[in-house]
Amino acid sequence: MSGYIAVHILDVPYHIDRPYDYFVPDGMENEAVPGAFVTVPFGAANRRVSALAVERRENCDYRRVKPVLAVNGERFSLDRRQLELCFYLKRTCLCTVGEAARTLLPSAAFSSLAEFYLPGKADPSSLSPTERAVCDYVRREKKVSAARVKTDCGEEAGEILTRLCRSGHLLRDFEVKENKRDRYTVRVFLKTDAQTAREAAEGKGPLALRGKKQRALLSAILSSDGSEKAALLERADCSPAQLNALEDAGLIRLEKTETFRNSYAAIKPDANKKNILSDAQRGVYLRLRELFLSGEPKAALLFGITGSGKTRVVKAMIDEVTGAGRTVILMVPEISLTPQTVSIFCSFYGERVAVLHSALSAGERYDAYKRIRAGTVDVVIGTRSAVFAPLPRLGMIVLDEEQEHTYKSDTDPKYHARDVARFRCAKENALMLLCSATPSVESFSKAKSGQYELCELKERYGGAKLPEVLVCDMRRELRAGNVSPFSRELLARLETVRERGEQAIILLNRRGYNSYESCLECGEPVVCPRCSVPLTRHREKNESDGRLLCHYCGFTSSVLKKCPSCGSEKMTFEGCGTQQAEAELSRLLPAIRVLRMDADTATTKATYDRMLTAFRRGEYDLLLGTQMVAKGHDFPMVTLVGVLSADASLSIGDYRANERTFSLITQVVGRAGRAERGGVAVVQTFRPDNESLLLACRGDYEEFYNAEIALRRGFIWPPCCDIVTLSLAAEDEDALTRASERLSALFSSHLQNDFADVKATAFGPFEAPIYKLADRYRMRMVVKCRLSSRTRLFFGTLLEEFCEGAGKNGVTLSADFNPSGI
DNA sequence: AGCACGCCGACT
DNA sequence: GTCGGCGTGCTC
Repeated sequence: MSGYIAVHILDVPYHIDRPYDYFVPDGMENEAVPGAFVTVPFGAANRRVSALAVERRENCDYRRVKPVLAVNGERFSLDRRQLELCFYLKRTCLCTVGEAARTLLPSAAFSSLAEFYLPGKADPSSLSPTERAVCDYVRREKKVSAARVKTDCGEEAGEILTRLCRSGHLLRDFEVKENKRDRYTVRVFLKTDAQTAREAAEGKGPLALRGKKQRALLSAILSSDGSEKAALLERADCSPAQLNALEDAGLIRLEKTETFRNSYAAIKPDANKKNILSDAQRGVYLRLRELFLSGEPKAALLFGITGSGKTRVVKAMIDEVTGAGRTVILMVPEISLTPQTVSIFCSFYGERVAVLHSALSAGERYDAYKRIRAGTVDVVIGTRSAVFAPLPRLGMIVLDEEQEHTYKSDTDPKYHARDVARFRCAKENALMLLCSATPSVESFSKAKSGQYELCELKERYGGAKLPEVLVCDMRRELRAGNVSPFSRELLARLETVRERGEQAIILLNRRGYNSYESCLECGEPVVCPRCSVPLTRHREKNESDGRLLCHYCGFTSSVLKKCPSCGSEKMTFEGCGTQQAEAELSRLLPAIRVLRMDADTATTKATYDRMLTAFRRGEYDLLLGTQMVAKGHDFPMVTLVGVLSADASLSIGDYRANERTFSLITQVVGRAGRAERGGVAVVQTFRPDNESLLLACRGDYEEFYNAEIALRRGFIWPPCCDIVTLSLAAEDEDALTRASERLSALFSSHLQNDFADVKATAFGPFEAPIYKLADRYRMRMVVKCRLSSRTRLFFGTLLEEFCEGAGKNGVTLSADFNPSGI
């Protein structure tokens, strides 16, 4: 019995994203089912497009109904729960079903696959001569791509291959073609001994090179074995062809950098490690266990100060859940910043863990996805998108450092991992566990009101002490004539730490040398020509002037000698970044060994790991860097923590500024308390009376929360309301202005007519804080309201109508519910 | 978004 | 008389 199926077309704008019914031809009933990806004819020209089948239909009134053309069966499909998740994302993020589907699946599922054939087991004696020929060909080749069979055996081989696969003479399989966007870092190593290579570079010996460029290239490799291919070629001004020539000559070998997954697979499970809980930890564990065993959807907030042993409780819970035959997703804000958490769990669970990480190649990600779905994995560790891991029998989702803004996606669909986790847990009767030493105000208020079970760990584990915190008024330093970024207090203590052979960490949340270059005559800063932001000056130790760099789009230029707006030659540099702090230190305390860690020096996970290891081994006295120095590493020798300009993050004009500052300061100050001998933190600020700063220094979260929630109530900010931003962007400034007027008009007309019941306060449209970004101008509206199905419908309708009425003027509109920065 | 249909100007 | 400009409207 034939029927119909409703599909959502992938890659369509929001207002086209609705179900379209198609006829299911005979023989396709078993494949064209909800969750399958299909190819259908669409539009007047019947162009073939991909679509996601979503629902069976018994009959169809539409007269011009078209047939499903094909089902993309071999590769991937969504199960019922994943389909539900897609519609959940469409409802709550106003994305299309297609965008949601692409988020749930590894990108490789959509990128082209290479089809290939392997010999099968069936006996070939009964085959026709043409079939026999193709079959024997594959047997000879062992593994051969579909494209090659066709060139070698003729176009008609396609049908024969299909027949041979059905009869079991051949096996068909697919391999992910590595996406061109995914780059491997290839490293170049010497293959011979240094002596032979040196001779070859000089044109002597058995492997003597004749090419001048090749010889220069080999010398470059000699002086830096194992360097990165692209950098090497640029340094030696050579082409890949010349490198290949060296490889062919057997002088060097190329090595793809060790993948992330492999580096964790190397960690073996350690059954001997005992997870012994203190009384407090055990109490919390027992309560969480009870929640899990209830068999109902539950949510809990594990609020425990730094060093209270949250990880042990989480570990005990993972054992509990996996022991009950259920599975766990453990989310971390950013894998590279939490190597310790990741390796702890990898060492406990070994092969039963899958780590999902942004540095995985398309193929690795696809493999991990298949492993997870096949049920061979109990625990998935990963960042934001791991919340979609297709684990069967999901029992718990943990969000470590739940307040981190990386859990909110800033590209469509703009979901929050916490919301998705709550949805999945509700569907699967699982436990959502949020962990933090400094919870978000939103989550803590939910815990206080009983929506989340609040579990507290108040003691530091193992008797470690909180560091003593000194707040240093930098205005007084200025008055005393100290213009360096370091207070006298901090300098003196650094000196002492070095003399005692201890270590220090300094946080400066700004990379580069100077924050900006500006003109002394007219005061204008030098801004990026593609973005409306000042350019940051970067200057490494060996450079004299350095360069200007845009931190938003990557634009770079040399330092300007002349003001672009008034022509004056009196240019000056302002604002201190990590590079300048490093330079100042080597001037003020030449004996101190400084390791600088920021986005410019820790470019890969490998360099990042190498730096932390070197610091832990005591090769440096001081770790200086951006917020990456603040995250959960244990350094027993660190007795001093310094924060230069603790107030920098207070003035970012976001209602979450206090919360972020509190969290960052608390984290970095906590780094000093791990040592047995106790520690000191020096917090430098120009605003020594700022309350959240002082509370962070005292480590008093409850007091901070009380003050902050009062502020949010007073000004009506989340959690007392929800924030929606409607962002418009366009290359053409005039088109953008017209579009923002149209949006504003649409908005108010709806609120006065069909959505008169919706209560919303709108601000704008006005220019976005970064008005121009990568050559696109941006405007936006900020709306305060209460999110509900009704308000979501209102914004959905608005988006739909705006898309429909928009011409081809290149203006885009996107809605963001509770964005991470406003 | 993409594509077709459709109704007006400058060409073989 | 026809080729082609991009305005308008639809997509099962």
